[in-house]
Amino acid sequence: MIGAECNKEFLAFEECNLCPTREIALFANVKPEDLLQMHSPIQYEVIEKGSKLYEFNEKADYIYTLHDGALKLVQYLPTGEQRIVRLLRRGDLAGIEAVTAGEYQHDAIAMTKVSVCKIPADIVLNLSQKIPELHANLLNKWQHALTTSDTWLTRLSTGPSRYRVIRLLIWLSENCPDEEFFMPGREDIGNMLSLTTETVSRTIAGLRRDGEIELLGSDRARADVDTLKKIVKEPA
Amino acid sequence: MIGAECNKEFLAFEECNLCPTREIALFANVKPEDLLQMHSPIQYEVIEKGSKLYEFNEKADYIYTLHDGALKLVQYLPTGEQRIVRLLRRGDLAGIEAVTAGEYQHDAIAMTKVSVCKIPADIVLNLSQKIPELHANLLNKWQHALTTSDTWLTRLSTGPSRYRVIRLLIWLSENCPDEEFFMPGREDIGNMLSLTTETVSRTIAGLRRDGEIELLGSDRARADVDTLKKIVKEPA
DNA sequence: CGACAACTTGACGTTAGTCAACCACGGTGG
DNA sequence: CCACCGTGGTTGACTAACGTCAAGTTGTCG
Repeated sequence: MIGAECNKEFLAFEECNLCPTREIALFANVKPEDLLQMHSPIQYEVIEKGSKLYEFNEKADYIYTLHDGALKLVQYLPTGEQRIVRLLRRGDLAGIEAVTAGEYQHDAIAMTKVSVCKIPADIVLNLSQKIPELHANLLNKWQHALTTSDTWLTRLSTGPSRYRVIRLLIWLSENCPDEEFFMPGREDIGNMLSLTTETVSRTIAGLRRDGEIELLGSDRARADVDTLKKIVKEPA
Repeated sequence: MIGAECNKEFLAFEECNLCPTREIALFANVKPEDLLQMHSPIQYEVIEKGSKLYEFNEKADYIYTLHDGALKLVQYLPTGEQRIVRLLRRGDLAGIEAVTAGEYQHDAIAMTKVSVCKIPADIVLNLSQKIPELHANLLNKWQHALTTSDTWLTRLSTGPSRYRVIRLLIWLSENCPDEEFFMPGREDIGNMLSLTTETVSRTIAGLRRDGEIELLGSDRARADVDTLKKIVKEPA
């Protein structure tokens, strides 16, 4: 949830100091006085479930920090299939490529109601050359995205369907309290694991029969992560 | 092939000016006078096929620019399988994570004889804060790695084996003249596409029967890329 | 020339994809 | 308030694709 201070359309930069997401986001560790170097407002936006934050090949002028909700980055094959290449959550950056590339590389689609801060890319690029902390943060975010990609390649794209689904559930439940976590629709899960919706549905039904997971509403699930990790032989 | 000027164990920094890989590597666009800011030698190394440049979890002190050859970045699953998450070639950086993380994230294994320049990571980090060109290059390399990861997720990890193999061949033949390109062993191909060696072998045999590709020696192949692209419906 | 590794091929089993029907839920409008 | 519809999820029967196990074959390098 987002603090009330941030809950307006425009923020003066000083208000970033109060942002509850700041500690984990792009401007973490950046000294308040350095934040003042920014002279244009940061825009705060709320995106409804299912709508696009930006599109593939669109001119990339903004970077977004995700405050709340879940966002998928989607790519399409010439054969028509789609693949979800990343899934972003609180504290993650969407559209980092705005700093280096001219166009966005994916469709960014909200999987839930999503709130973001919209930061002009040129500002980030300029400031990152002046503020070492920001420079480091940017590199860290980039590295983090790469690590996640590697994880998806090794853990979510190999092995039998049961393992893939379980590894996704483990990944989804990271940083979630109460063993309870967001679970996307079957089709989206399929597009992350390259499985069909039917296979995903059957696999989840199987896990449910075996008592490994519990469904809560259409969007959420609960599971004992350590048990799941044992199944796929991860160290707890 | 590497120019004779670089063919010694240590290089003074001034000699980087003469490096034939410089234009496409980390120090592209960096002004010669800025290169002089570096005061410790860059080490030039040659790695034999099959040996490791660095290991997973090893302390990450150096970044490597690849001059020649092919290098695979490998990750392992707790179940024992391995997955090749990236394949580096001339101009690519190995071990960029040295700038941000403490340890290397993969095993880096030479698939051919490989030559690299070994650059202390702290130097790169420091200079990247002083030299805007280097800063930009670093971000670009990082972005490039991410884009490649995305490609691998969408193009090399989905669809039937025939499509995956063809998409890999297309990717391998990029930037190669004469429609002739490096083709890794069947097992390595399998570990990039998450297929078994047998399936890869059968698929390649099939492509050969259909006249789509031609094998040259154990390591190389030739193919008409446009024909391949048509099969997987890529725009030429 | 021999030994070993990499590659190939075949027969067979298993898994996931396909096609199709059906169910459950939430929202809409009569 | 309830009938209706649409979407997303489930289930079943069948099929195609890939994995597995087990021989062979080729190639390479000392």
